[in-house]
Amino acid sequence: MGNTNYNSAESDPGEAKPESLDFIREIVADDLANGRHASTVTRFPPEPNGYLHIGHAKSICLNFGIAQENKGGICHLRFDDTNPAKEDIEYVDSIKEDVQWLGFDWGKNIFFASDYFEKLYAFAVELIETGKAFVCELTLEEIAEHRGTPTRPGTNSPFRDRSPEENLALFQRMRDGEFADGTRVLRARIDMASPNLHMRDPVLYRIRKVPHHRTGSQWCLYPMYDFTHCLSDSIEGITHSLCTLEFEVHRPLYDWVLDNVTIDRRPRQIEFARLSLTYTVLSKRRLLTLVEEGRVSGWDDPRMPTLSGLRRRGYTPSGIRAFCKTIGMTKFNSLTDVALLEHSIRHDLNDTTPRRLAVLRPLKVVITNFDAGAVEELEAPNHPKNPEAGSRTVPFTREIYVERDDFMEDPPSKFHRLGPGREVRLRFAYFITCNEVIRNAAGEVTELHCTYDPETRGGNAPDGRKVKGTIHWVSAAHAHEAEVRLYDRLFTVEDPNREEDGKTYLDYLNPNSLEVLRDARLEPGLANAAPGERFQFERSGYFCADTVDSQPGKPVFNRTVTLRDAWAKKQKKG
RNA sequence: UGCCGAAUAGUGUAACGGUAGCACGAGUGACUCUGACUCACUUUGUCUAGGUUCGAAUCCUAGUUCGGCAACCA
Repeated sequence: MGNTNYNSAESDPGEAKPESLDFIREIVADDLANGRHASTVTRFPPEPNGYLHIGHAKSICLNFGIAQENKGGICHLRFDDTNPAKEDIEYVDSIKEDVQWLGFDWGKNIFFASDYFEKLYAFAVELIETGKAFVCELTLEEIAEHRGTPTRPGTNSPFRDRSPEENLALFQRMRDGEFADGTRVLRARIDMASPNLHMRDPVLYRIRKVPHHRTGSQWCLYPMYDFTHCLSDSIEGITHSLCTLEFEVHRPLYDWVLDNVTIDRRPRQIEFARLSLTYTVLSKRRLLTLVEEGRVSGWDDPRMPTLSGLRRRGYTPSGIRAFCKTIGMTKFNSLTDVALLEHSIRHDLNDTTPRRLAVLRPLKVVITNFDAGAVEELEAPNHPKNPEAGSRTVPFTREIYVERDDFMEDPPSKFHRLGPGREVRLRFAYFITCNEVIRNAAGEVTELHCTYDPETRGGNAPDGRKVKGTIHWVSAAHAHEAEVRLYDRLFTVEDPNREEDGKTYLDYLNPNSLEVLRDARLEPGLANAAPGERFQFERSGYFCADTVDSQPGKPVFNRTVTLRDAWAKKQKKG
C-alpha cells in the first residue's frame, strides 16, 4: 500500500464526488437522516397475471436496490392477487424465478395480499362502522353514470345514506355468498363532486364467485386494488411504496384509506416513470396478445422483452441491472433507445464470454497446397484480453468453411476480406490467398481455391508482411453442424404503441425478427455446449445455447446481440 | 372546458441560485490476429415569454407542448 499513492491530489477517494441520487433515493436518504425511519422497507408488488418484463426489472432494481443500499433495509416480494379471474399460479412461479434470476433475494419476506383478506375485511367493517363506507346496489352501468365526467361532478348513490347497521348486515351477507356477482359492491363514502374521479365514492369490494388460486372458494368477495394496496403496505410496515406514474391520481385515495382506519404504520407512495423501449411493447395486455395469437412462441420467446425471453436469448442479470442503472429514475415519460440495452449487454458479455469460431453461412474453401490427410491442431486463446480464460485447440485441414459475407468477387478497395487474388489471415491459423473461384451451373460461387503460406503458422508472417483482414473459419471435416437463430427487433417502428392511421402495434410486427440458419458450422468443441452457455462467435456476435431446444451433443444457438460492426455501417452509408 | 404530473444535445440522464456535465448514438482518428474491445478528439441541449437577482436550467407569473385519470383491472 505504502508507495502507491503517487498522486494524492487526484486519487484521494475522500474527495471523490458522491454519485448523485435519483429523486426517490434522495427522499429515502432524507427520511433516514432526519429519523423519520430507522431503516427502509420497500416492496415489489406484481399482480400474478403475466410474466415479468424489462420494465419490471426497473422497479425490481429500484426496490431491492434501495434495500441493499441502506443498512437494515429489506424488500418484500408481494403478490397483489386480488383478482382471481385473471391470476394464476403459473405466473407466481415465473415471477419468483425471474426475480431470483435477476439477482435479488426476498429472504423470508414473500407475501400475498390474499393473506390479508381477513384483516382487510376488518378494515372495511371499521369504515362501515364509522359511516365511511356503504353497500351500493347500483348496477355497473348506473355507477358509471353516477360518477359524472372529469368536468361534471357525479351524483350520490341512492344507497349512500344507509345506516352503518344496515350496511354491516348487507356486507356480511355479501361475504356469505347470498348475492349474485355484480349485484352489490362496497363503496367508500367520500365525495361525488371531487375533481379527482378516484375519490367519487370508489368501489372497495366486489362480489366474484370465482375460486382464487390461493384461497380457493373461501371468499366470494374480493377487495379492489386501491383498498388493498395501501393497507397491505401498512400491514407490512412498508416505508416507501414506489409505483409508476399512472397511480399518481390514486395517491389521494391511498392516503384517504390510511387516514380513515386504525393503523400504526404509515407508508408513503412515490411515483416514477415506467420504462418504454423503442421497437418493442411493454404492456402486459399487448404481450399477452402476442403470446395468445401465436405471434411469438411463448412468454419466453427470445424476441420478447420479458425477463424469461431475455434470459433465453442470452441476456445476463448483470447486464440488465447495469441497464437499469443507466436509465435512471425520473417522473418524465421517456422512450429509451433499445441501443442502450444492447450496449449494456455487449459491455457485460465482452468481459466474461469465451470466444469461439463459428461460420453462420458457410462457403467452402480448399487449401490446394495443404496435405489432404493432414490435421493441424492450432492454439486459440479463449479471450483476447484475459489470459486466465485459457485456450483451446482447433483443427486445421485442407478443406475449411468461411463466411460467405467474407468473400466478394469484385470487392471495393475498402473491403478487407477475401477476393480473387487477395490475401487474408485465417484467425489463429495461416495467411491464405484466393486463386480460383468455383461456380455451379447457375453461376453461383460454390467454392474457393486458395493457397496458404506455411511460414505464417499462428497468424504472423516472418517477413513482416501485413494483411488487411482476419476472418474466421472452421475445418470442414471437423465442423459441427448446428441450427443458429438470429433475432432482430420485434417491431419495425420505434414506437409501435403509436397507433396512427388506424394501425395497431400488430401491423408493425417485423416479419424478419427471426431468421433460422440450419447450416451453420461450428468449431468442434461447441457441440458440447450446455444449455444456457454463452459464447462470442468471433466477428459475429454473442450467442447462447437455447435452453429449450438444445439436445445433448446438439445445441441450438440463439444470437443474443451482434457485435458492433463498423464495416456494415460504412456499407450502409454507401 | 376538470384534476394530477412532466418538459435539459438524436436518446437516456446530472447539475439542488454561481463555469450546463456524463453515458449511449453519430462522426473522425489511433490501436488491433475479431472492421470487436480499448483510447483520443468532434458534433449537437436548458419548451416559450416576462419577472426576481450581481447572477436563473434551478425561484415567481403567464403561456405552449406532452403524458396520465371517468374497470365491480392492477
